[in-house]
Amino acid sequence: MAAPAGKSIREGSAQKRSAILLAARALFLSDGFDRTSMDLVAAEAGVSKRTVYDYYGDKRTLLAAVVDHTVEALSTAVQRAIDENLVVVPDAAQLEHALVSFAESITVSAIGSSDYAALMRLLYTEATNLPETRSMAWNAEEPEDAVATRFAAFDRDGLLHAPDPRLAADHFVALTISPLTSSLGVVGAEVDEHRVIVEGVRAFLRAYRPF
Amino acid sequence: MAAPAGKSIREGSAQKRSAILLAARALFLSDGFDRTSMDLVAAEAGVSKRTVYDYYGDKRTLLAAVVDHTVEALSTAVQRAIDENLVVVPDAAQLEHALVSFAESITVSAIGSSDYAALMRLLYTEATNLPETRSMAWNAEEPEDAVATRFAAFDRDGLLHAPDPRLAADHFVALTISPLTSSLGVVGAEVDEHRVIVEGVRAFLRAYRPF
DNA sequence: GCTACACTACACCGTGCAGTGTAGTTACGA
DNA sequence: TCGTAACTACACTGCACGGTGTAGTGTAGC
Repeated sequence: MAAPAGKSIREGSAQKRSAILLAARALFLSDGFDRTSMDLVAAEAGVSKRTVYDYYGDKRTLLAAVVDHTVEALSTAVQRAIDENLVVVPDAAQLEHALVSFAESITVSAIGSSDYAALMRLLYTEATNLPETRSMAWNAEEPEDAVATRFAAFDRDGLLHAPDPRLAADHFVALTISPLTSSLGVVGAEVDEHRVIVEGVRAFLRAYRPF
Repeated sequence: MAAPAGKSIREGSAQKRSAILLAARALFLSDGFDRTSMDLVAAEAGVSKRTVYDYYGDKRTLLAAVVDHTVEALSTAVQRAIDENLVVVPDAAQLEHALVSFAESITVSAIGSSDYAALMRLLYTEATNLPETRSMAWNAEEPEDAVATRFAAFDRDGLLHAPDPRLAADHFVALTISPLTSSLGVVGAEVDEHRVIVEGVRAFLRAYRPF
């Protein structure tokens, strides 16, 4: 499509790899692993089924690749949301607003259409289909640790009373993000995302405000 | 086995129905819907496959029955936990202990071996396999409403400051029960359930304690 | 033009599984 | 003792799907 301007070596290869991964991701997350056929993945990726098998050896390996990719995307999205919303902390008065922006940034951009929840389901349900190392290695630890690190800084600055930053991060996620990711995906849920986040942040601040 | 002492009419029938339901429940929750074969359900229930199909028409109907049964069991267990731990509220000093007992009662007895989490996964993942009415009708609303009703009473008694009892109930569940149900099921998770609940209750009380 | 390579199209195999049909066995009530 | 209903054992169908093998096509470098 676009003029390569560089070496065209292996470019088509990378494109196809990505197309397959994206198609598999969308299908696995929406329909589930078992109900997604490799024929459909190939068709959705605009690629022959044989190519799918040439790139990724079998279905389980493809799943592992999808999981890795999604976890990584989530992790970087969370980190960016932290950088954009929580690094410059003006004063206690604006902490609530900053936290709301942070939570909303994650729920809308990173998680998008409740990908996070779908991924969780996928991981727990399909845990037996993944090489053991992978299913325990990640466990969403990284994003929460990043939040915890930030909260530790808030504690030092007197904006938060969080002697156990990791626990505070867990509670923050539980109050703001988890309710959204778990309720979505069900028909007719129709929750007010903004209200959930605002009320979650307020409850969090009542519990973790210093003094 | 035991002497009937009454009419033996239809007893075998009810026994078999139950055996099938239990076997299906265990298998669906542990292995997932798609990966559970009807032959295995029949074998596990000690019943011929034909009988399974005579009792429940097809696999989806069996799933619906399992969901109904589990939701109902959960609902009654929550109600009983409320009755046993939260009806007699001595004073504010013992509220923390009462709430901890309540949360632990749910996580250990009702939810048992993280059945709740597995059910959730099952519901979200297999939502397309259920008649639409069922997947929206329940949505764990009933148990949370029961908790909300109790919290409203606490608010009237001055034990809690919960102007929106339902929101408080959501936050309570998010802080104490949800973390456990979602982290379990993964290998090597090994969380300290008691600590999670105690810390969750404390954070909740910091956020909802009056004055 | 030739070779090498990436890819497609397509046929194909084996298997597991939902669901059915049925003959035979057991138990029980009249 | 007979009839009936519940249940089992088992064979069987149809199908979807994971995975493979291969012949053929387009493309790029030499």
